[in-house]
Amino acid sequence: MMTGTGHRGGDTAGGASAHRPTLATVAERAGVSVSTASLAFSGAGPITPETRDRVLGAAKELGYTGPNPLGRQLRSGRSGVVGVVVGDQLRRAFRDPVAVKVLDGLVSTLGENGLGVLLIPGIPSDDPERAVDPLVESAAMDVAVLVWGVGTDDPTLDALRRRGVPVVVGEGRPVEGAPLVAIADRTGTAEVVRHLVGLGHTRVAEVSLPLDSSDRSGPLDAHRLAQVDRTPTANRLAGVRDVVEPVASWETEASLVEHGRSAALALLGRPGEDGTVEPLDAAARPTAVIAHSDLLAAGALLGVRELGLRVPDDVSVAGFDGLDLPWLAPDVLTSVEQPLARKGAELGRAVIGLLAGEEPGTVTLDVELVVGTTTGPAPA
Amino acid sequence: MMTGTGHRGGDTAGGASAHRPTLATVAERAGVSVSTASLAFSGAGPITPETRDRVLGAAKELGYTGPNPLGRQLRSGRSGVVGVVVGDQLRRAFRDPVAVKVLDGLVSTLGENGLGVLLIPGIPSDDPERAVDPLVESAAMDVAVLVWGVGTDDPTLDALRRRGVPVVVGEGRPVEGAPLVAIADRTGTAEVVRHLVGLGHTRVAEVSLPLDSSDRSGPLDAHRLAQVDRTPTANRLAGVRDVVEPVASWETEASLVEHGRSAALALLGRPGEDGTVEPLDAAARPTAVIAHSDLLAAGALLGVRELGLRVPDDVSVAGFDGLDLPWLAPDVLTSVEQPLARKGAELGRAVIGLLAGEEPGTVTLDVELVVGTTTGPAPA
DNA sequence: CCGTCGGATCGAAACGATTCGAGACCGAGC
DNA sequence: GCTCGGTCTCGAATCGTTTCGATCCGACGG
Repeated sequence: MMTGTGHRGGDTAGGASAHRPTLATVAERAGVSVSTASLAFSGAGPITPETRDRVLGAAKELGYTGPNPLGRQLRSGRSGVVGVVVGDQLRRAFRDPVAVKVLDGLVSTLGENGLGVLLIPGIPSDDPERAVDPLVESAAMDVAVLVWGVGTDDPTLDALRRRGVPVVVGEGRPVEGAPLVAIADRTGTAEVVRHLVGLGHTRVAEVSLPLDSSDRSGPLDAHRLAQVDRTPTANRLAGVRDVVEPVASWETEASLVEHGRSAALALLGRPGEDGTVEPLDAAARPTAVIAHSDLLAAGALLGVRELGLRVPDDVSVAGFDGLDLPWLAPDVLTSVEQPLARKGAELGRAVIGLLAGEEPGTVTLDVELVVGTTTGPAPA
Repeated sequence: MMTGTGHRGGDTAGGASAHRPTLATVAERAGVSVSTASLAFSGAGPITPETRDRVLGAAKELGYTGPNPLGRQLRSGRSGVVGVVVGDQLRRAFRDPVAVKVLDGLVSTLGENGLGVLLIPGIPSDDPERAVDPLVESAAMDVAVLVWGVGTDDPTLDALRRRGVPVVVGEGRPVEGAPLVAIADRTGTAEVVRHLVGLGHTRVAEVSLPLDSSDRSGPLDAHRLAQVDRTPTANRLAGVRDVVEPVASWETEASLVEHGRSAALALLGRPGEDGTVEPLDAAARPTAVIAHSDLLAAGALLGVRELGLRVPDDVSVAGFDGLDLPWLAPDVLTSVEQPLARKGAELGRAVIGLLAGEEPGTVTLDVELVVGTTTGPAPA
């Protein structure tokens, strides 16, 4: 396998201390002061090339690979770490390509500025009675990013503010003193619904994102509607109602394919004789389904197919996000495209800005209706 | 919105220093020494309840929320951070549910032990000429986890060893002095191929995982086969050949649905007249496709459908991973199920063990053949 | 030839906590 | 009354770096 030197590195020589060399060791070896040695590495401040080379040489001989980040961090008061609170359990958050794309943009932008991303579960993975993950309380981080829905009285947010960790919010309700990166949720949703109405649809059914963290699913009535405590959800619900009052609405527990499918079966079908589900009569059936996310829409599409209905002849389906979903072939989902990677990048920029002392502001990104093959004229 | 106190916290009183209180501040206020105050928080060492309460009270008055992690880290020499190197670009790594599930298990296990996960791109996101991400060189971490394929002369691995950061390897070739968590890749692959052969298939086509990081795709011949430099790939290639020599093999650039689809079109079809792809003649066509991953298999399945062929009547398709892919309905993929979350958990355990000074060992997890609806008898 | 200026180097003081050994205090036993 | 032992508290050292101000030196101008 030939991986070269052993595990510990070559301190087999007449090592004074068995431990890892420090800047002081290097300085001594090079015959300079610690401060000069520091200069040689950081490059801040004047230093003769010869001196620097001498220090770097001594470092190489000793196997010193650069200043210990811990010391540097204590001195500078910064850890170079940005905590990213992923809304829910990690598993579920990452099953959603939307989340992944945003995260990708975020990591890239932060990486370019030498910042690392520390993953923090929004809900403690171990102890369900605890309100927040222990990392929230005690991990070193310069800024925290809250993506995907800050509820009111969010315990994680509270803990972070108590600690004095600056916060950046994405896709959430505004938080005082924190930059916000949002998208034009409401108008975008309204636009796609207007597209459906323009095609002659009057009986529109809705598949909603989760209203809160309660894991509830089922029909969404006016009473429940008043309890919505998540921002993207609230905006999209409102966007739909800006144009039309849905004939039926279904609340899901998570934005995943399987939940979209169940919703479609519930909205467009009824239990059959032998335990199967059969479609409602055409006269009573909604002719269009607007889902709050593409994953939900994709599930709905599968559900519609499963009921033996044709898309878009019998039922039109539209989503939100603008994901590329090749496995829906031959269908291409009508959707509202949002710039996900850019959203991540803007979150990153907001973090950098905050660290640079800029005043927090709000960024709202535009979205665009993209018409696919899953929407068509309402059946006659 | 009523979020309560302002952003900075209430240091509007006659604040001596505008800055955040330290343990020294608290100690002074409580009338005890710094060391005693430390005891009050850490709980290590004897302390009278009254003294502790006095310290905690003072802390609350001053808005001190606990010891600064940076100071603690410098003293203890540990950062509480585990770097996780995700093989490729983040985007691609996270589009693979396999990666996500492993990561989820890992984060849970580490979280229970107070360790956080720092995301490190395996390939630098910004500067393509640079060999490793800057975080690899200078971020504080106690251990690094390399998941998904360590090549020979992996620059990231080299950099970590140079720094003296202990390493845990998952799904890779063994690394000296580093714990390894692997699965029974080869025997599992052999088992599913044996299943196909048992059904009478003799013309088996193979869709391979990437052989290295070159982003190549295309037919896989003996020459190229000798260049394989990734471990799960090497094992699965070998597992197939333990049972049968494939009539055709196709190398993909990533384990994603679209690449599986292209592979299937290339292996089972040929360019038609009007730019479309039409299936090969039944006599020449492979009757089974074994893909090295479920995502590739799913793509292959879509490709097969697209060619107008029936599964499993015309072509059987099998994968590896045991993912739940509801959108393939009504088909259920025949696959080899591997315990993904457990793999993550074992990686976490290895990290903990390493930090506790245990000797690194190897863990190999078992896999299980799960027969679905996508494999059947070879056509007569 | 002296004063001054600027660049390179050095010392020492943070940064904020943990930890070890020493000391203070108190009660009990002889 | 004195010593011993046990508990709690304190001082000081330490972790490894950065940075500020002082110092030292050679060179240049007057």
